[in-house]
Amino acid sequence: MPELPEVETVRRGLAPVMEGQVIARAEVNRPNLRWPFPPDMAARLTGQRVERLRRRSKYILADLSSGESLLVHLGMSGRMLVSGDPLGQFVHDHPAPEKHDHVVLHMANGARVTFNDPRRFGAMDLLDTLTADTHKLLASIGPEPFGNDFHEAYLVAVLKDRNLPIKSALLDQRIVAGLGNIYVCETLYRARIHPGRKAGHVSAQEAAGLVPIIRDVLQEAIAAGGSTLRDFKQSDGELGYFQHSFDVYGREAEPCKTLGCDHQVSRIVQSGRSSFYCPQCQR
DNA sequence: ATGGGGGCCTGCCGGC
DNA sequence: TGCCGGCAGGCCCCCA
Repeated sequence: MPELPEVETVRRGLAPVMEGQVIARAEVNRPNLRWPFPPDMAARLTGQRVERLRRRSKYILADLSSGESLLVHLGMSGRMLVSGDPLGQFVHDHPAPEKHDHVVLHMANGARVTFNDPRRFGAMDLLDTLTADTHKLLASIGPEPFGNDFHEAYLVAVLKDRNLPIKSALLDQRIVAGLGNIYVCETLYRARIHPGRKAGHVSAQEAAGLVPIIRDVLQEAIAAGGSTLRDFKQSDGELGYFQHSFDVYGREAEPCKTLGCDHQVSRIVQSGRSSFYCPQCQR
């Protein structure tokens, strides 16, 4: 569920609590998430100052004073909870520990950052900051949608002659970073492209048009996350999900939102995942 | 090289 | 009320 906008929202929420702060203690409550934690993870986190929080695709990277970076992926159900902030930046106090609180970072400023992930599709690892891009999980990820390497000519070229559905192509992190099922559905709706169409049958004009649409869809979702961050100070401190209204995702059998269209949103399953689209507007 | 599918994992929800 | 099947899906990995 956490796609690029949700991960970016988490990063922005954590930054004021963590950046420039020392991890006084790392509480690691289990040996693994999706994969085993790196050796001595707690010890390698303890005493390190978080120099910077970054995002690459759906990963958060915390660059540490040691020269290592903590890599975090929220998986499907990963959440970050901020509590116990002594500076009064966030009003919520320590909540009771919850089931699936797998890792808790106790910051020297008194804040706690809790990683909670019921389904444990998430991941954490430590890597050398300078060679982060070569880490196995990052090495083959494609261009950032807001970066200079993601542009019309690139997307036209990379979709050309491909035989897989455009839905699958946009979900492929090697083609573009950060999109998941929700935002691919929303993107294709705006582009008026049927999710089942072969990528190679998307015209150059349509492929070029996908670039600004992808950016708009993600940017609007990040903006919605930003409004959540304002509420966050008065709420429960949970980062990772926020209310956002979608045009097609999750709206099977509801009316298409396109002005003048009287069709209903359809749902099909593509490689095990739901695609929502308007059969009238998207061809 | 490419495309497709399995499997991981738990919470939730509808049906009986 | 309780059980149970189905569903949610990011992403590695394996297979053809």
